[in-house]
Amino acid sequence: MRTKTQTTKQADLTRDKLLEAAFNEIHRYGFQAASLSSILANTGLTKGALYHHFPAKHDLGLAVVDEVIEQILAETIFIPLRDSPHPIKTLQDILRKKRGKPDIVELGCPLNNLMQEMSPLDEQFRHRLNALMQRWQDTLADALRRAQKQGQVRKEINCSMAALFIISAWEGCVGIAKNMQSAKTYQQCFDQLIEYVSSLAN
Amino acid sequence: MRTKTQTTKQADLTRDKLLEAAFNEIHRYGFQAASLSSILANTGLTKGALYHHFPAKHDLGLAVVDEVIEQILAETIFIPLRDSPHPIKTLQDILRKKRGKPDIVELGCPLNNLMQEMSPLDEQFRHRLNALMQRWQDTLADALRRAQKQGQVRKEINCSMAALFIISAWEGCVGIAKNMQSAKTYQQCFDQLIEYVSSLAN
DNA sequence: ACACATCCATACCGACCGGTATGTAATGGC
DNA sequence: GCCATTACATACCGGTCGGTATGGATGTGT
Repeated sequence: MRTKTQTTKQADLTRDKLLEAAFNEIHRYGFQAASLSSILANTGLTKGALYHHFPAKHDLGLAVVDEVIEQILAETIFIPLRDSPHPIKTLQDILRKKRGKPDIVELGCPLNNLMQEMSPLDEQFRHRLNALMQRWQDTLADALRRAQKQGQVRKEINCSMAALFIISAWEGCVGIAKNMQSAKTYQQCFDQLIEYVSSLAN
Repeated sequence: MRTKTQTTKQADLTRDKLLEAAFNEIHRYGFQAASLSSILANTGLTKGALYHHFPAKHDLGLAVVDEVIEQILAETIFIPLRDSPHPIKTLQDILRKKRGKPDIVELGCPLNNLMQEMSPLDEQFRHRLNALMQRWQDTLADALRRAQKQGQVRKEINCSMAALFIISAWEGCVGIAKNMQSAKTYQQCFDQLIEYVSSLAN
């Protein structure tokens, strides 16, 4: 998605339509199995439009990562965590909010899906996905450290390692629940994660 | 893999070769992107052999789950956990053993890879993969309960929920490390998991 | 030793894939 | 109002995919 403040020309709108449709297709079928024809059918556009905005399918996929997925993470996780004066509470709020939206169970986490599929196969995908993961971990670790200074997290906790584990368990929960296609499992697993976060305080 | 005790005829050997090559191909590229031509090239066999033993690619994939992946899990996890008189120690041994083999970082967990890719798309895959996951959770939960009776696990712990979370975090760790392509991250994350397991005792 | 099922190789097929070449309509600067 | 550039549509291409039809080699029971 482009920056929404600038004057949205028609061309940018079509580009956004392509990105959104590509995101949905990739989210469901993965990047490799994503069909350009299906994406175009869902947008009402044609190959002329697609290859005008993107030189190849590969670049379309990278753009989905850089723009669509990045924005989702920034909005729901990065920004709230970074701006919060009460990091632990904010983290728990985020987790509870995610817990309350089990619609993610059907198709899983878009970021994790792409990581699992593409990281061993494509350097450029891996690089971009890894950068997002690193941002996630750094943001979360920093939030934990701030909470630590406030006395909300035990001093012996290694915040970087804890952040890494939280994200891993997070993605793990979503993945397992997605396999089971069970919102109940999703919430049970997420409750354990929330409990783990609480155990960091003590 | 067939039961190895029975007289391995030539036909069974070719079937096993197909299964092994299919397993490797699927492990690297996923099921959908797995190329039958590549599999056959790696075995030196032809389509005649493949479609004699398996009616379709779909069935080949299911056989990989039912036979190859099932056996890996049974050997390294299910059987050791089930037969152990000291479940917690055995679990920690298993985790440490997995920690010591970071080669899984390159391609990730075959079971989890397939779950993430196929569970939303194919009922039969999902059903089989889910059954393996359920066996895993049940086996682990039962081990934790036995440890609980021995006083090795706190009584207020819900063993089913703990098992679910351990497996989720487990798969999560492998997945994150696979994206980072970092054995160090893998081991750091796994250390956190091992620590969590220890925290169940206390 | 003969009949027959098993086992596997070869050749081939239609479908769909990502990608391209080319034409045309809309847009924006002057 | 003219023109060049942008923004798309249409038609088409080679390649790879999973799958099939057929024939020959290899056991296997009797």
